[in-house]
Amino acid sequence: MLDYEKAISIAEQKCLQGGVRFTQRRKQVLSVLIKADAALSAYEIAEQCNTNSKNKMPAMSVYRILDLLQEQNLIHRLEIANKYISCSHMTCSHEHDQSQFLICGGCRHVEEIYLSSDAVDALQTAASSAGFSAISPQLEIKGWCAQCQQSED
Amino acid sequence: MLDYEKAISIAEQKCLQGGVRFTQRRKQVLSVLIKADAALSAYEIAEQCNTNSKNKMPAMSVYRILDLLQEQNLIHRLEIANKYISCSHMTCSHEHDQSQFLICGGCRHVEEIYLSSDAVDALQTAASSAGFSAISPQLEIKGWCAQCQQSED
DNA sequence: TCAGAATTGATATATTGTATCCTAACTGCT
DNA sequence: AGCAGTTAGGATACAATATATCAATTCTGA
Repeated sequence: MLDYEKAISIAEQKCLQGGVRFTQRRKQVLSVLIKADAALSAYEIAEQCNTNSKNKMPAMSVYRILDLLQEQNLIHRLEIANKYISCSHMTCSHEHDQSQFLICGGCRHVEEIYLSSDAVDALQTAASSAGFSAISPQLEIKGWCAQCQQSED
Repeated sequence: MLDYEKAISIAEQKCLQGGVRFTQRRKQVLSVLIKADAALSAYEIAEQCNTNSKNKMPAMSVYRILDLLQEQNLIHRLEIANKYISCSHMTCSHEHDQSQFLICGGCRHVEEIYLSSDAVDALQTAASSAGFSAISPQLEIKGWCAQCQQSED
């Protein structure tokens, strides 16, 4: 899991750089995602916010805030899982335009991985020969984690 | 696009082999998908069915039928796009356990492609080093088709 | 301090998907 | 043919996910 304090401080900086405010509401949503250390749906996030605080967090606000956090590259949206996850590279210094996710079909656990450039190249080649001039750097791959694989046997 | 008659006849055989019936309802749903030659949502399929026929097709039935057609390997479910598409290899004789899809983020056009075994191997390797013992053979990749890429400029 | 922009609240509604229970249709058997 | 059991479909309700819209509030810079 990310160092919480560090992550929040970096998020604040990134928002500043991006010209948006790092409000309490936004901090609250991001906090939930960082502490969860897992992929959560928008409504799960809202629920979390509402158990930890008296201030009601409507789902509508969660969606708006998630959009914004995504624009600031602080979180990722997983389209296969319909969930959101804090960027595990948020506190790293290096750039990370490419994000690949393994999503377990059993427990829905999400792992953010690195792909070799060879693999990415192979995908790009296959895509361009099908007339796609660009593929999204974010790749979502469904599979089975070791644990779920075991219990399936 | 698939040869419609051939596809329907093969679908009938596959259902027979699978021990399920190829009813009018199921034929109707599959027909829409084959003729559309594109990825459609369950509700879009229901709508199509209802414009072409007097018999009302409820969304609930569409979902049930889509599940069944998928089990018989006649269609694919695209989780990123929340849509369904007829299997473009339905009328081929060869096996096709591996299906990869390029999904255009602009026009939502879907292209079913082949990945080199090298690329698949690279993905498997990356997955297993992250503790995933198996990844789904179906890979969904978001990108931009040549046309949408152009109009974005 | 004031105007304009950014943010949030509030409410309604669209879209997608599942649960459940009941009826209809088909199949295999006698 | 008639019956029992299974499969398929109808009907309804509802859960989960997501967007649209407009008003109120808060912040920022001149």
